Amino acid sequence: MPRRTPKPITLHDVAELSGVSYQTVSRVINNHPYVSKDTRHRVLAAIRELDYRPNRVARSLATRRSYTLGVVTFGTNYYGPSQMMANVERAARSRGYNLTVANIDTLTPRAMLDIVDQLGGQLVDGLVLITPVLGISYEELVTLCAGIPFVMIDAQLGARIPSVVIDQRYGSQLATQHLLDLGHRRIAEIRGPLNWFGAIARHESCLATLKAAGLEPVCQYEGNWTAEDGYHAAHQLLDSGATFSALVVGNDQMALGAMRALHERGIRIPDDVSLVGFDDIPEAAYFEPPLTTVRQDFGGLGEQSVEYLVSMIDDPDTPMHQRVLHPTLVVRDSTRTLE
Amino acid sequence: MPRRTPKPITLHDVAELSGVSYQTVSRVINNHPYVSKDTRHRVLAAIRELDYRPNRVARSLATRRSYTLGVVTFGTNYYGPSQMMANVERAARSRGYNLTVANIDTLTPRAMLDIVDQLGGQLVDGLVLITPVLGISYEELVTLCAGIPFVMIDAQLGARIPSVVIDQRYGSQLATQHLLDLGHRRIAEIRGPLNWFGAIARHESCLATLKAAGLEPVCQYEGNWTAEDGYHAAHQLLDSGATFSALVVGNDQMALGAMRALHERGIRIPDDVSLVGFDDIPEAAYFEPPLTTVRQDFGGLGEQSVEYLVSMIDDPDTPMHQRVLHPTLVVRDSTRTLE
DNA sequence: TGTTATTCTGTGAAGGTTCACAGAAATATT
DNA sequence: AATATTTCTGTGAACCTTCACAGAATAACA
Repeated sequence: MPRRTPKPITLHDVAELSGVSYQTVSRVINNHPYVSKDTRHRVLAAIRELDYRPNRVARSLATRRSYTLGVVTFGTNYYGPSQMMANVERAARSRGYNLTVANIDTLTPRAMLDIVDQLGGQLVDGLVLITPVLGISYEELVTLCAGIPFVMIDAQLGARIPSVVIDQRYGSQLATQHLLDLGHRRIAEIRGPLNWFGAIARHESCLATLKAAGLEPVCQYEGNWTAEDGYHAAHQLLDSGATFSALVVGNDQMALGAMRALHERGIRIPDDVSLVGFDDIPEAAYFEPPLTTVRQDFGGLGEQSVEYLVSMIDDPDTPMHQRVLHPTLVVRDSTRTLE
Repeated sequence: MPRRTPKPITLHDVAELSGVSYQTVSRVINNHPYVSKDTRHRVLAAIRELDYRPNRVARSLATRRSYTLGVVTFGTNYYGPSQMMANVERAARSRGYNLTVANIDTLTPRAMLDIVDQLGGQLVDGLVLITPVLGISYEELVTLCAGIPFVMIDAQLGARIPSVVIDQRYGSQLATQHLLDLGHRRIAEIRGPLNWFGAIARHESCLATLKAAGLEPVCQYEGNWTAEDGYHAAHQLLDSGATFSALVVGNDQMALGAMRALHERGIRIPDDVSLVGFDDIPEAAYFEPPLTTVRQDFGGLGEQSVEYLVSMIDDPDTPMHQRVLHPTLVVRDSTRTLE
């Protein structure tokens, strides 16, 4: 039965069929008390008979609540952001919120404004920003969001923005210290693009940890998070003539590429070079060899950010703060004691 | 400036400030002709001054169009579905549509109904279903969607559903035939879960291709798409005592796990065993060795499905059909001639 | 100059729901 | 039995737009 836009059924239709007023039907739908058992049954029967579904748009207009959250992502192709988004969706839905997503290719105020224009206008009750890169200041953000409450995931650690972050400094410190503890002294670094907060944090913390041991990286390369670039990075580092016994890599994909390059050069892991990654993607345990890396709790990130955002929506006086989660080191076979 | 829900600005406010009627303001916003240059300027100035943003919810109510598409996904954690979603988002946005996502954990009619209830009610103009698994029949789907036009991505090949699919049979045939062409005769298979359309197609086509050569798989294993399970699969196959010179694997992640297991057993790739994957994830080129696999055009899938869906929304008489895209074989170093 | 076509602007209604209020019916209290 | 309380139900307005229509102003034409 093609059901050719058959005049949408409204409260009034249900009301008429069940012989009550539209308001009573509304009460039934919203589970208000003060509706007698008898009429409630009649109304429910009518709803079923007509296959009535409340018009959520009209409801939003009346209540000024859309029960929809917006999420703005930058780079859904990366593992981190896409995981965060999946977890935000789960958390939102479990609270009765829908999620509308908008990916952004270049993080400029202009692009952000377009998105907010698109998502604003009562379409979303709040915004989750998964834009872990530099580009827009907090003040700009507040202006851009035009009064829509927002929470940023993976913002700059210490930033005065409503946000939920993973302490990547700590994570990177774990990784670097791990190598130091194994006796490594000549350590090289492949970092992520330094317009990413995470890359900065990991990089600076790596530096700081080395410095505390009186060291500095023997050489560095700035990659773009991909396996492809990690591959080039490692080749480049080796070509530079520097020698190193350990390699700190900004994420697991780049680590994979680097491992491939090292293999090509006949360098054994971990015998000749130890290597740590970052993220603990599910595949990392099956790299050759299994990768020592830093695990991030993306699930927690999603859950916490939605909880925070919803509390801001419910009560605009929710104090601004930054929630910090802590990563853990997962030691596998890509690192070993320097002999 | 905390901007404490400062009474939303409406058409009427703008109208008052610029000394015209609300209707004229509406015309300006919607770029209707027949509004004089002069008043248009006045109105635009007022809009800027008040920082007015049209209420999209009210607009939706009036136009009965939300310009939002819904996407129902099953398993965003998998590479395929998450890629499809990203591409659907891009395609939707480029057409001025927002995208609301709903992930589903168990593909039952019940769960689907909940989602449609959540997304229905004029909230979305159409639905993209990325639910590449068995569970709901076409008839059920039509009923469930309650008149909302929908397109299914990666449905069963040949299914009489509005859909856009990749011909995975063809892809799997390419992979299997490639191994046959290299002289392999003892071929094992690690397939995906057989409640996935793709897994079925790849599996059956693998079988058919072997059969055409007078062969059948020496042994098989049904995995769950993860590297972890691919790892177990390979160990299991080897433990079974069967010998094989080539391995057809249902996706790249499982291939990764399998490669790891083979390495552990001292089996060299491709010297001792050739191996093909499926998907061509970006990392596949950096596996050890780089993986021969089948590339799927997820971008095309997203683009085509949105185009199709939008045309259904604009014209309900759009004929139902299934668009089929074709994958390609990417030969790398994990396969070689049998000596 | 008068008539017709074109451009511009405003009014009333509708879209489907919820909120605020008030009236009616049932129940409890004195 | 009369009153106060609670439970139940209905009416009008509001949420903010767009659509359909019609009236006013301007331009084009004879």
